[in-house]
Amino acid sequence: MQMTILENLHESIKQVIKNAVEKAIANNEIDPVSEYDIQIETPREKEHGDFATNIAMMLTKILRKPPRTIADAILKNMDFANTYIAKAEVAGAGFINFFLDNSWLYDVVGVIDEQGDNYGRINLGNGKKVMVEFVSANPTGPMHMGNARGGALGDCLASVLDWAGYNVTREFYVNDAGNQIEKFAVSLEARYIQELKGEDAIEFPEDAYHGDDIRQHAKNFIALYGDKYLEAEQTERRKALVDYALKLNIQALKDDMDLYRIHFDNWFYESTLHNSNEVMETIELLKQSGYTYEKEDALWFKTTEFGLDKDDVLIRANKIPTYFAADIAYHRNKFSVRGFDKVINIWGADHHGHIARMKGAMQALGIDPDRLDIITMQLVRLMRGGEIVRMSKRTGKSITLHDLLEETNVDAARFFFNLRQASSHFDFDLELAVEQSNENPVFYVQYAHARICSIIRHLSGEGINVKNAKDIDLTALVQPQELDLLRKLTDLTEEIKAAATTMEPSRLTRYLMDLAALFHSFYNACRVNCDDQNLMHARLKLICCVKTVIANVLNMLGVNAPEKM
RNA sequence: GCGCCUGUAGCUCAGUAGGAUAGAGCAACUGCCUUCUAAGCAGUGGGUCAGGAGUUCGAAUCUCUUCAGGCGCGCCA
Repeated sequence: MQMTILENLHESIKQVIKNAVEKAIANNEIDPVSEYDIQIETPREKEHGDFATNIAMMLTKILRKPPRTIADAILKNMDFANTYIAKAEVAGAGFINFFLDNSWLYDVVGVIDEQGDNYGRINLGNGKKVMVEFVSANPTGPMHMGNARGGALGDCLASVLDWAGYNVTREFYVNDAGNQIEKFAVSLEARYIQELKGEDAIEFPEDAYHGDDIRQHAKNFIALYGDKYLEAEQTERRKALVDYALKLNIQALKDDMDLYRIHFDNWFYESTLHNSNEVMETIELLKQSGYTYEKEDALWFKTTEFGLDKDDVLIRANKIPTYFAADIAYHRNKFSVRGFDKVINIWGADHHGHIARMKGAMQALGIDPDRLDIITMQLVRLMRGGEIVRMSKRTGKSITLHDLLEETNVDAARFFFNLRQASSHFDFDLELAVEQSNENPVFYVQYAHARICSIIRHLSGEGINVKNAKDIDLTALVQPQELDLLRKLTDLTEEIKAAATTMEPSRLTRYLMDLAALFHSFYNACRVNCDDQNLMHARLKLICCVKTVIANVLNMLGVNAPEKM
């Protein structure tokens, strides 16, 4: 894939600097330096030019001269021939600021014209196989607000990586085995018996699932099968109940994800790891690695070898493998069986304690732990009109993802959950979300898109259509609002690169809000439908480019780009 | 007790592989619709970057420390 406009520009400026440094050395104006890194940055203040370098400050330690002296010497030897650089000057502590001819900004229009729906794609990932595993909610009940945040985050991160040139797989891990399924069975059974024989017939275990959904499953089960399992063997009864309810719960997870516009490439069932014997195989490999030992009838993993406080059990004294053991097998499967180059997990912050031991387990298996990235997302604190709403599954009174999707709209929820970084604690106020007021910036961005569509419709009605970039004199665009927009459009590729590198899709919502703000300013300052035909076509093209970019990024976020509002 | 995350404007948050005068939205106040969508724009006020010390040309950003909040330290998942 070709270099982006900014990459090209940075390279050409670096070349100018490099040539100038070499010339300054040749002229004995500075002492020889062999290795140095040239950084190009964008100054915050416009008076400081379009780009700047801190090369003089970087060299000040090596050369033992004041930065401004070095900067002067470098500047004196600069040659701007065949570049966009109009002038450069030394400023501040020793920055060299570059002021460019505006013409470099027009290039982006041609690029967007050519790439259209794909403008913004870069080849950072080089087709590497990467998995993003997210949500992975327990199938024992409905999803909560944490899953809502994780879903929006994971899905958008996957999109960002896709746009950055990775080969991305979205996966949902279904914990359809193990202890919580046992607990699920016990819960269902107790409700089943209570429904048939009264509340006092059996005591409902304190640590079972108290949610109303369990009771509902029992009722529906009875409607289908009556009391025929009342006298059956306990194992048979529990199996029938779990088979029935689990299937429905998993389908509900799929339906809700569908509503939320999240489409997983794969739903991976924990049970397959047990059935295929991969769990035991993995444990065998860990034994061979020497990182295990037996104590009190259980098999332990030497987590302490990896700097942690205590070791962890892999196989309990009752010979049943732990969740940890299954999880290790799962991750081994991702890397060794399915060959992912890189795996990203999105976990709630309450699981952060497991990161080190999982990485340790990977190392024990000979898998480079750096190939596993775990994003810990701070949990969502649910508020309603400023009051905290508890979200425990046990009380059964939590607000579910499904409730959220019924109360608010998907665009708002997905955008809202990507406003903040994963590391930030997040208060989600239901009243605000439901209001869909201007508190939610998604409308601001969508409004910009709709406004552009409206202008295009108007002009189209007058028989004026968008021309190809090559047929337009873009130099008509000289207003600061126009130039700011062009610059922002050019920035998209860098923004995607940064979002992919830092694994923070929240950069995109911020980028969109900035872009929308620039457009709204432009809208108030410049009229597209003006008398100057040349200017009109240039502006029309400009807003079409803005529309394309807004739509592309909204598409990455899984948010609609409405033509009318 | 140990570990992880967080602390920036009244509120919600950006900015952290060190860079120039710390930004945005909301809230408050003042203006802007007989022409392309006012869910908009322009402007004003608002700061001990939690406190302290250190590293250096330069610290919101790095180190140490104190304080405050969240989370975790099961043969649970």
